[in-house]
Amino acid sequence: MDFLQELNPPQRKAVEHTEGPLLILAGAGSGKTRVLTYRIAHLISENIAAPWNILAITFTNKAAGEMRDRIDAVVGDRASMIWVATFHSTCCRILRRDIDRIGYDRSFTIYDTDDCRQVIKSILREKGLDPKIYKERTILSRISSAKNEMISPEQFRSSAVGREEERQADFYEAYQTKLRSNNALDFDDLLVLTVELFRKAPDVLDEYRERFRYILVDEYQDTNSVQFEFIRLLAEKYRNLCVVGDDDQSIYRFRGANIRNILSFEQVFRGTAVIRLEQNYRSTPEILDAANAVIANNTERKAKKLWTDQGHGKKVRFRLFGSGYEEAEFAVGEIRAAVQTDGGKYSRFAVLYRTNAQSRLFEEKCVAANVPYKIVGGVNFYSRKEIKDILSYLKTIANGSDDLSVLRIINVPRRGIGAATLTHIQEYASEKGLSFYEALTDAENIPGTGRALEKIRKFTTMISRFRAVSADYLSVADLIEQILKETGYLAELEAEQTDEARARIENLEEFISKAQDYADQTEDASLDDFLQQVSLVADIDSVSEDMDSVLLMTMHAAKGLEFDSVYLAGMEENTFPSYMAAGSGNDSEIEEERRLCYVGMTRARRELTLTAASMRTLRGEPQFLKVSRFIREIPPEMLDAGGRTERRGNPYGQYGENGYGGNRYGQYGGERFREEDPYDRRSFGNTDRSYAGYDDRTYSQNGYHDGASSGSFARKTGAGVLKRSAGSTLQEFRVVKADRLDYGIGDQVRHVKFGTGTVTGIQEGPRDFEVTVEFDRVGKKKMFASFAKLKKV
DNA sequence: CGTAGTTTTGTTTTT
DNA sequence: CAAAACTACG
Repeated sequence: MDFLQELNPPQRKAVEHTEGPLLILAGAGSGKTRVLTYRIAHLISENIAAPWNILAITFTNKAAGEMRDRIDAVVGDRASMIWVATFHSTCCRILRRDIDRIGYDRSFTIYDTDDCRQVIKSILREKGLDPKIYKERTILSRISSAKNEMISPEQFRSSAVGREEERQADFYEAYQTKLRSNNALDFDDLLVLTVELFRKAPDVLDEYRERFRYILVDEYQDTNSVQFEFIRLLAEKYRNLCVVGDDDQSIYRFRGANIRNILSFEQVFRGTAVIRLEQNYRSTPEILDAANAVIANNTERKAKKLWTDQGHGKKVRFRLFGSGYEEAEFAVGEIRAAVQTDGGKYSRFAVLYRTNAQSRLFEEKCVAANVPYKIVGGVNFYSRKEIKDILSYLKTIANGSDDLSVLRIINVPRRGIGAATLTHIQEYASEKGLSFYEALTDAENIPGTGRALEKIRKFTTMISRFRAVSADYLSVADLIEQILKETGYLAELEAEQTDEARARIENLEEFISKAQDYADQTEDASLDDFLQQVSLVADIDSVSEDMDSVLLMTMHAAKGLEFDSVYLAGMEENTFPSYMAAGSGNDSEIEEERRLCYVGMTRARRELTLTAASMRTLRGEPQFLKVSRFIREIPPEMLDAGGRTERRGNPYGQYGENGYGGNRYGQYGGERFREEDPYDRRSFGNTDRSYAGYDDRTYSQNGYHDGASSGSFARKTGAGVLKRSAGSTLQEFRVVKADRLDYGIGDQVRHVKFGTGTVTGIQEGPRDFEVTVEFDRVGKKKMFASFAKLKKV
């Protein structure tokens, strides 16, 4: 084949080795996408495999689309028959067809992180636990890591040791039960349940094994254990599995990526051929050398030697600024000047940073300088409030068991259905084992919903009308429009007349047009399918080549992309490596940050500029930062540090005795603060919040691991801690106070949810009796008597 | 029951 | 400096 001529020997070998397991270790910029596409093209054009026998897993939908286009260019429109998708959308498609085999309904909903947080919150509320102590984020991340390791709630329970883990097991169980009763799946479930389906329904598995005889996995270093199991199950029979990865670019371990998947690949798939791609076609030797110098500091890696035969280019630059503001001004200013003088495109440039929060300054500067830009990431389009509201309507229409969505919209726009009514309905629902929506349709039987009844009626009739029309003839776009109109959602926004409301309306219009696009591009478009697509898109997916703007994004989001000129911003300790990693004292966390740095640097083709700020405003307070250790890991002779010298005896000393050339780096360094009285900063110590310990002596003597900086983000607990609300707001609305209670201290009582317990205290409040009960199952709880409806036993 | 105004608290990274 | 949570009032 012609295209084989375009490959170097190992690349060519990788393309032609079609039978049996193959592990390709592909360094950054070594042409792995080219290898993957040519490999698929080869399979098809040599009639080794039919297009529908090929499954290619990519990391993002965007990568999938690009790969399809490139294959298309080589083999023509047969490419459309190839299944190219992400792990998540692949699993979703499989589950849509057969999830009923493991007891779920095929019209399941997918919950995003936000939805999952709500679920945890409601569990905390039900268990009467203080959300201040039990953080949703931590609970969720534990659940997620369990799922990534395919540990079921039962397994988790049986291996739980100690109170803490027992409690975590409670959360996991309750969470999973709740998702299931809402007929909802979280992101991890998509993988976990597919594996479960494959295990429990061998016929289904076999069908897919027969279908996908040739499997390819890109970005293999970022797969986790469930993903590996999924692939293993599918590939076991024909063993034509080709994975491509680079251990140096593994940056998703925080989300369960398991590096052992690379290291043990050869054991699991015996007879694996290993091919290394070490020639880099992307970057200049200057960029490559600097990146290699940084990554060489990692100990956990397979040694490799990336090389290039490209001609020399410019040195990698480092610039230090007094503030993030100046840093942004510099980068944006340079980009603008370059485009104006050389007439290039803005899309040649990218600004990469560690956290999304850093985008703001660059955005401001771009606006000010009239530089077109696009921010990737941050708040996903589909997680904006107005979009989520409408999505919740759609989800309610598609899946009546999704309580979360119903709860979100039942009073949006305001229908005068209040918290008290909702609590009644929820109690009724859980008593009768109904979904929330089912309970709504049964509202006349629920005590205490008197005035709200009519409003609830109106709501349910509206939803069932939507259901009827959506089942009938209405496209998703039309359905959205009808929802906006009939609910009065649009009218409410229009009445607001604020910029914010106008922006929301614009977003909704964009949403409609996205729904329209979807209908145009999809053959058998349906509401279910639309919702699934929408919940699995990443922001990067919407970035296209043809827009001429500077891209602003995190280094994570930049994975797999390349640009002529890259600015890596925020090269400071505690920014990058992040405060979390730097403060953990954990080498492997630092190594992950270093790999991220390597990924960032190797995105650049011709020019790479590293920038840092010595001061940044974090959560409204100034923080003084040292230059990142990653800068130090680049030998000085490889760096263009700006040339100009700074005045000696820098009063801030952060760079001083590090051998760092506080005097060499940065033309702006410290400028901004020289006018201020350095002692001013002491006053920060007097505020209630503690302040990133600024103490130049400590810094310069102890280097990076000093206690002052690692403890610096801890907040002083002030008087606020003492304020604790007695119960949730829901309960406080209750005004009906019983005149006497038919139980007293020491009595055994029963509660609908908490079971039986002993009354340990009763306190008469202005509105109601506050009863303290020691429950057998859930421990001590305080509650209002009229609300709790305790029964003496 | 709804809302405006006040206080508290939070930071990685993402499918 | 925001967003979220809480409080107080109409």
